Parts: sequence; structure tokens; C-alpha cells
Amino acid sequence: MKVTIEDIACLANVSKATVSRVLNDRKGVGEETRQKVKKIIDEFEYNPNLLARGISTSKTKTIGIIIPDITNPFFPALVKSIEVELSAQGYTIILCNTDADIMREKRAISSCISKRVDGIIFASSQIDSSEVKFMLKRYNMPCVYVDRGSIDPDADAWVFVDNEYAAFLATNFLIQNGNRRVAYISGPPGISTSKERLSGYLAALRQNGIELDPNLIYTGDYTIRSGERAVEELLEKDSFSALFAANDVMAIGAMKALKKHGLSIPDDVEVIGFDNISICELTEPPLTTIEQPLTEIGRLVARLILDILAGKPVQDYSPRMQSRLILRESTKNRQPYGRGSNG
Amino acid sequence: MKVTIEDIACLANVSKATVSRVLNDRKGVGEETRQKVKKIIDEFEYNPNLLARGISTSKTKTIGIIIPDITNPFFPALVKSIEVELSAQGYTIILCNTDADIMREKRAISSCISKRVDGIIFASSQIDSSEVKFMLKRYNMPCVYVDRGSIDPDADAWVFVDNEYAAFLATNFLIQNGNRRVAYISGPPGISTSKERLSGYLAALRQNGIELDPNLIYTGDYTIRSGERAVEELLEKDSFSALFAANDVMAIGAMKALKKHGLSIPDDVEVIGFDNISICELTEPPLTTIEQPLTEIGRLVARLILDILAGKPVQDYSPRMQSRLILRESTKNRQPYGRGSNG
DNA sequence: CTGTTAGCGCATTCAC
DNA sequence: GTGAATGCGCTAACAG
Repeated sequence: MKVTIEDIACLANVSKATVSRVLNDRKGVGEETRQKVKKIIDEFEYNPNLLARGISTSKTKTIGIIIPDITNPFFPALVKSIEVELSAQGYTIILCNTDADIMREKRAISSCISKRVDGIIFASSQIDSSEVKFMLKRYNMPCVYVDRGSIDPDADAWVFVDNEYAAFLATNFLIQNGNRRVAYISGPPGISTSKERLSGYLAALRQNGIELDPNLIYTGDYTIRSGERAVEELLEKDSFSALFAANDVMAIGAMKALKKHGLSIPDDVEVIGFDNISICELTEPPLTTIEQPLTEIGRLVARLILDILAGKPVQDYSPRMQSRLILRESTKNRQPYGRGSNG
Repeated sequence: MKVTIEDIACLANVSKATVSRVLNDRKGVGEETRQKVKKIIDEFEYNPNLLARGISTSKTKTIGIIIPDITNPFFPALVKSIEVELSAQGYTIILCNTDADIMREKRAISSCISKRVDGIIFASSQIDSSEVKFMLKRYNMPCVYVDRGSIDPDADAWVFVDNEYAAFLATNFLIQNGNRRVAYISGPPGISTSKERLSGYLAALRQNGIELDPNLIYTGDYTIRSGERAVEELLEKDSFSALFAANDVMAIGAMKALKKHGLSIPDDVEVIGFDNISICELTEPPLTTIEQPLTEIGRLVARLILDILAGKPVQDYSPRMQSRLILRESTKNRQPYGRGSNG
């Protein structure tokens, strides 16, 4: 049933070594024999056993992608973009969901290690993941961090978005629009993106001489429900005329709740989200948000890992990707502002 | 750097065979030595090389998932559900996007074969994929088809939704609501789901004694844009008071276009989609749609492949999963109808 | 240009 | 209960 390199060798009247050479497009084979071997390979639809190759070359042509949840609309586009780039180079991906659970993250890593992937792309949910890093180093497994996780100076590479600046941009836009009371729905504490975006929010307040009102901050968990709950709670505590959510999913939940309370968007409350997932165009009203260049990020991440595998030096190239504000109808858009609005 | 079974054996003063036994929880090892070996394994964080194991057991504990596009909101939930079920059993998944391109499908299959996955889960875009089936058989690779593809009596198993009945349900609901002119946005020809859903639409017309008007049918490609274009074209050709789209994404595009033309939903046009992707609750108005039990489907698919791998007989168990109509505000909902409305 | 040989890391006989 | 030997399918180094 399974045909091996030996079978092909026999059928072609050559040695396994020769078959191996044509398989890997190496020189040192006469054109004639090369063709002969190729013909047999095609004829028998021979698929080399990559396990065996892997064990002997220590390369598997597969990359592990470890993310919290493919069901979070943020990730499919990222994964797709990575996969496209990688598969074009003959790589294959192993996908692991961790639900942002550190135990599952560790299991995913060791699973990838056991399968001897060539490298790992990791959207870690932990800010301090020294344990994981130790596992990685132990098997000296290349790893590029994406979207979130800790900024580790001795990590191979990371590609994050300029979360703080982006959050500043959004908040500042709302303030410049005349809103002195801007509510904020944060992501879960302990995730880097949450921290950074909160910093940006605070920076915008500070720069505009607005004092922080803790009643205006709600800590969610990046889900729709938490966006809804946020509005319920915020409305009870205090009034606000604008709302910035740390991701689109929560912003959408918030809009839902606001409408339920008879509040009109953007007239009563202006709303901005974060991510620019595809739904944003389709909500009512369409959601103003921060766009993350997902495709570009994915492509870059893929290239970084490939570069690392190719032995190219990539250290010191761990860019903050530039995000920008996409103006739609959930804000009043009185005044375009900053680099984000035109670019 | 890499620690092997031999290293562990040395350190524990036993043979590789013994280490292998405790690694695989096999009997025939004294409790004392077992503990000793386990300790060393933990201490050195030894990860067995699954390539080597795979080559010697012909089992890799990995499953290939081949789908058109993870970016299509339909698939993440399916993939997640499969992954949860599979990873609980120690399996890992390889994800391949094909863009519904037959060449890429074939490449994905042979990639999976080369990596010696234990089985494949395949959302094929082809109705006749005898070529692919031949590849599968050749390496006698277990494969369960999901969502779409051909109903092949000698396939290992398949799990599809009762597309025809579901489409009938939706169309009939619209007709019972008093709409004699129900437009239909079909999926691309050549995909089984498109064919089956079209059949359901036609069956509903027939049963209600309504003659088919070709002007009311538009063939889209499951994208937002095609939903918008559909409405533009349909409006030019003829009038209609209800619209059924073969997936939610097109339905949402259609709603967008209808609103742009000043038509109110559901007063001027009632709209029903298909899939119940998560956005449906959030559109304006929320979209009435057919729900596919994605989590359940994923779980079932995973179990089927596991059963096949375990040697359990699964033939003749290739169920049509029951879908149901979810009533929201894009339809007038005058009358609940059939099994779908209460389940 | 081509064949022979020796591993890669593990599971699996078969002896002891 | 444990160890030594063999083989899985392939690549790599060395001979010829």
C-alpha cells in the first residue's frame, strides 16, 4: 500500500541515494536517470515520508501557531495571512487554541516541540511567560510573538501594534469632539494589549487636562457580553457622552446595550472600537474603530520566522505596526485628527 | 541541547526499552524503576520525538483539516469545536486553506499524506472529487467529509446539514407569510450546498403552487459583495417582497444594499440568511436565519474520525444534521412554522 | 555521476 | 522485570 523510497529505487534500477537526490532537486544526477526516476515517482504517486525526512534532517517544514481562540474574529484573518505566506514556501501549520489559559499554552508548546515544528508563532496571553520562554530556549525553538505577550528583549522577534498610541488616538479624537466624559471598556488585566491600551486612554486624558474618573472605567474580557454588561454598569454609576472599547466585539455589545436603553449613537453617545473586524461596516451605525493591519502583520510574522529559520539576523527588527483610526458613523467626526485619519 | 530517550536511559541506569515502556504507560516495569525514570523525565523536561515515534508506529496523532477559508465566519466555530474534541484526545491539527481551488485542495491532501496525518477532515468544494478520493484510497487515509462535497457512498463518513430541507423551511416560511415573490441569492454553482439549498427553494415554490421566475434568482459566491450586487441586479429586473440568501454573509450584504435603496426591512422586504454566524444578532435589524449546529457538527466529525482510527465501524452513520429557523426581526414572523421554530 | 553505509530517535520483538 | 538487537524511511558522508 505505502510506497517507499526503496520501492522507487528498485523500480528505477538505481539506489535510494539517487532517488533522494532527485527528490530534493540536488545536482549530481545524470539528466537521463533523473527523468527516469521522476517518471516512476509520478507514475506511482510517491509521497515521501516527511516524518522520516524530518528525523534525519531535523527539519519538518511545519510551524506551530498558538492563539487564544480562532473563534475571536480577530484571529482568522491573521492566521489566514500567515498560512498563505507560509504555505507558499512549502510550510504547513499546526493550529492550537489555548483559551488564554496558561496550562493549555504550555501544553500547546510542548506538543509543538514534540512534533518538532521548525518554529512557533505565539499570541501569548501572559505578560510574564518566563516559564514558556524557558521551554522554548531549552529546545532552542525559534518563536515570534504576535499581537500580545511580553516585550522580551531577548525574544527572537515580536510584531505588535502600537496599542498605546492607537488608544491615545481614539480617546483624544473623542475628547477633541467635545466629550469631557469618555468611558472606557478595558480588556482583561494581565494581557499586554489591555495594559497598553489603557495607558493610551489615560495619556489622552492627561494631555487634555481631564481628571480620571474611575467610575468611567469598566474591565471587560473582550467578549460581547462584557460589552453589554459594561454599559449597564456604567450607566448606573455615572453619565458619559462617549465610549471607547478596547476591542470591537465589546464595542458592539456596548452599542447593543446603549440602543436598548434608548440612547442614540452617535447623538447621545459616540462609540469607538478597536480591531476593525469585518463586522464593523455592517453594524448600525457602522462602527468607528482602530484598524490593525492584520494581513500585513501576518505576512511580516511569517517572513520573520522564515528569516530566522534561514539564519538571517532579525534581531532589532521587532516593529510596532502602525494602526489608524477608521471614521464611520458611530462618531460625529467633527474633525479629522492626527496621522490616523488620512492614512 | 535535545535530550533523547537514550539520554534518559543512561541517566536512569536503565535501557531505552524500559524508558519507552514508562513513556507509553505499559506494564512490565517495576514500580520502583518506573518512578525513578519518571522523575528523570520530569527533571529534564524530556519531550519524546514524535517524528521518530511516528515513523516506528505509523501513527502521528495528528489530523489534517482542509477547508476553503478560515476567514469565512462559518469555519472558525467548526474548527474550534473539532480542535477542542481532538486535542482532548491528544491529537493535534494541521490546518489548510484551499480557497475552494481544486489544485490547492490536491496539494493540501498530498501535504497531509506526506506528513502522515492519521486522518483528514475535509470540507471539499468539489462535487465530484474522484481524483482526490483516489489519492486518499491510495494511502488508505481515513477521511470524513463535512459541510459540503459529494455524497460518496463509499466514503468513510460524512456529516452534512439537511440543506435542502432547511432551505425549504426558510422559503416556505416566507411564502406562508404572504410573499408570492421570494427572491433567492444562490451560492456558487458546483458546490453541493448551493445545489441542495436551491433545490429546497424550488421545492417550496412548487409545494405552494408558485411558478419559478428566473428573474428572482441571482447566483452569488458567498461573499458580502455578491450579496450587495445581487440586490442591485434583482431590483433592476423585477420586484420582490422577500429575499432568501444561501448564507448569512450574502444576506447581510443584501440588507446593506436594500437599506441604501431606502427599502425597510422587514416592512418592504423580508430577509432570511443561512448559517447563524454570530454577527446575525448584531445586524440592524437582527437577521432571521437558519442555524447550523456547528459545535455539534464539529464534535461529531471529530468523534467519527476517532472512531474510524480506533477501528470501530462507522459506515452507515453519516447523518444529516438538523438545522432550524431562528426567528429575528428581519422577517415579520407572523406565524411560526414547522419543527424549526420551536426547537 | 552513482552506490554503500551509517545513523536519526523511537517501539518492538525476543532473549535472559 | 529488564536489556540487546532490529527496523521504520529517509538523508548525508564517503567511496568508487
